[in-house]
Amino acid sequence: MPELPEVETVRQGLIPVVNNKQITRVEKRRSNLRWPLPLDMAERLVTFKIQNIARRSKYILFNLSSDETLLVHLGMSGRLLVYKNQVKSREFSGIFKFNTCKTDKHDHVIIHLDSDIRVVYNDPRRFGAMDITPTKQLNMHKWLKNLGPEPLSNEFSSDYLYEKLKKRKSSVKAALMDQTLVAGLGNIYVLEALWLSGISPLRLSLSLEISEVESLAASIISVLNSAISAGGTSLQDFRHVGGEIGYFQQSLNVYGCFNEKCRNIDCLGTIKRLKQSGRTSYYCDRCQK
DNA sequence: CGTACGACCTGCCCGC
DNA sequence: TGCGGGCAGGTCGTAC
Repeated sequence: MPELPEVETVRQGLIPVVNNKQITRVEKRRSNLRWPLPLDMAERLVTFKIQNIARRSKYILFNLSSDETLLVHLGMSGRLLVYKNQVKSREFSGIFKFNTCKTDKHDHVIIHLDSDIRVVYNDPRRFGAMDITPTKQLNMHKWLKNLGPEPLSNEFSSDYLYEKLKKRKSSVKAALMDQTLVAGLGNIYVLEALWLSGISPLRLSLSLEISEVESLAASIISVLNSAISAGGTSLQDFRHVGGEIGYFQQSLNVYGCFNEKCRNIDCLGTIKRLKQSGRTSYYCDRCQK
């Protein structure tokens, strides 16, 4: 579910609430998510401060005063929600709206901070994951070490993308879904970027002209920045840390738009749907070539 | 090595 | 109303 813009939205929401707070208690309400949680997770978190929250691809990285980093992945249905004790409902604390105090059966990990704040990891499908690693070794962590460049960094360019795509035998859709090629894209934003650049998801990577890859790289950057500005896409599960939805779903042009008229103003096509390597693709077969 | 596919899990929606 | 099937934003292990 959460792709780069949703994870970035969560990170930005967490920063003002939890930065520089001390972890006072950790509740593991089950021993595993997708994989086992660290056995000694509580001991490695309690008493330390959250110094900084970063993001790499779809991972949220809590940098701790112990010189360790807590890595959190939201999987398909994971949320990080912030609660404040003794707040009745919908009260504001500064700029931040806190959730009220109910516990859900899918609240799997609860991190208590000072100032009566709780960060709750909720994940019905449990495809998410957490781990802790020394911050110095963060980039060698198995979840991060093979990731491609961040699409919003200077490492990502049309030249980089062209060099990578021309070596691939798969469709351009499958290539962009590969996190080792570029990190953080998922089904929604790959399809949106392909629509914006007029490229069919069925095109073979190696058939793309440099001019098309220039358009594609620009579309990727543009759609991600727009989605972050809108606070992400909330189809079903995604929520900000205060429970608010994101608004980018209103800006989706092809994802989920099966049988709708193409939104390209010059196009009379209709959005088609098909499966590509197990995932649903949406595209206009008239203006995406 | 690159690529394709099933598995992991729950909830929801649809058709019968 | 209830049940079975199919679907969902991701990633990994396995098989070719």
